[in-house]
Amino acid sequence: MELKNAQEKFIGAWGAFGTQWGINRTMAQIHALLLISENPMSTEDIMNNLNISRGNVNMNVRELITWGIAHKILKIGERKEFFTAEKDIYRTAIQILKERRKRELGPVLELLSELKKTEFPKENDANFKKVIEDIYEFGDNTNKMLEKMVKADEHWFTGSLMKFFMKK
Amino acid sequence: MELKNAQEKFIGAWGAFGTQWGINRTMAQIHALLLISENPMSTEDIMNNLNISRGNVNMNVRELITWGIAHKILKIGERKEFFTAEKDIYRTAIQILKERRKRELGPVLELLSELKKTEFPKENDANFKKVIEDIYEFGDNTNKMLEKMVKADEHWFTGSLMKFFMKK
DNA sequence: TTAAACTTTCATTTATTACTGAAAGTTAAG
DNA sequence: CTTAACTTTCAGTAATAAATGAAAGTTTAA
Repeated sequence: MELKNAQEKFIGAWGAFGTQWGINRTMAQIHALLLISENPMSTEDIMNNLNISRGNVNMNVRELITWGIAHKILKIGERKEFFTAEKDIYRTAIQILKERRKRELGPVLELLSELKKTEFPKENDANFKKVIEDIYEFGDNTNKMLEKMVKADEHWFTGSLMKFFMKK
Repeated sequence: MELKNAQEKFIGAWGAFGTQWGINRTMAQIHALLLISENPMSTEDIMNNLNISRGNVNMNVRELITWGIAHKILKIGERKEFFTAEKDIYRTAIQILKERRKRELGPVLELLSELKKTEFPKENDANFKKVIEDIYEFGDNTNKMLEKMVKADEHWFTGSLMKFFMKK
């Protein structure tokens, strides 16, 4: 297998995996492409490489930047913008955790704490209350855990956490 | 807010959150409904409650069962099948981790180890190789970590892991 | 058996999400 | 300024994913 084949395989597979999570195929493919590219790429480079439209590249690159896993690079003497992916995989993972925590866990906890506050004086709501409280507690713990992870340094993951899991 | 409103709010929100992850709205709603229901529900109960078709209920309940977070209940003297959700939220979470590890992380590691093996004798592939190796290493660590989590007992999450995160 | 009670399947339809490409917007060099 | 080089937006279209419902399949009671 040539390098080019291997690269295409990686990009294709990354896109397919992305789909399985809530991430769109193209966004994942652009991410893969930027990861394995030696140099920052322009919108046109990406368009040509993945055979997709300008608008599509623009939207998805913007989204990758919002997620904090790709960056805009300005070269002196060039008007064009170039893009690059965060190459440190741990940072990338932490960044994704961070965003998902904010976007997904946050709203869930908000909803649950609102529902938790509600009183249902005359009704038999034992199970409902318990479910809400249990999920809230779990979410709250997860949230705290993620907060710690996100605040820790980049090599912490393989360091302390892995050691913790290796015990016994 | 009445109990019924609160319950509907919970079901609706759970469905919306599900969408954000790769889970379909209805599957998440059925899960929510089974979670807060005092008793096991039949296909018809679910159809009426969520206003969805028989086929839809059947497919999604089957999927929930495959994920190991809902169960089929047979009542003696009844031909109908009833369904219930795993009520222990920790077990539910562990179960989801377990499945995602198997379904998603597994294939990624397989691909990466295949790409890692490949040799590119005459080409400049330093970056590509490094990216693949880094992601593989990360995935492998994550995999091992999840394996430990999944094998641990159900109260471990709030126990040891939370204590670990509370240190310092 | 057979018939009623129930579950499953799947071709078709509907809803959702993603992509295109041209037009509008922006920036900077001449 | 004015124009060329570039970026962004977004209405329309295409692709994908999910839902319906009727028919086929299965089970059990009589």
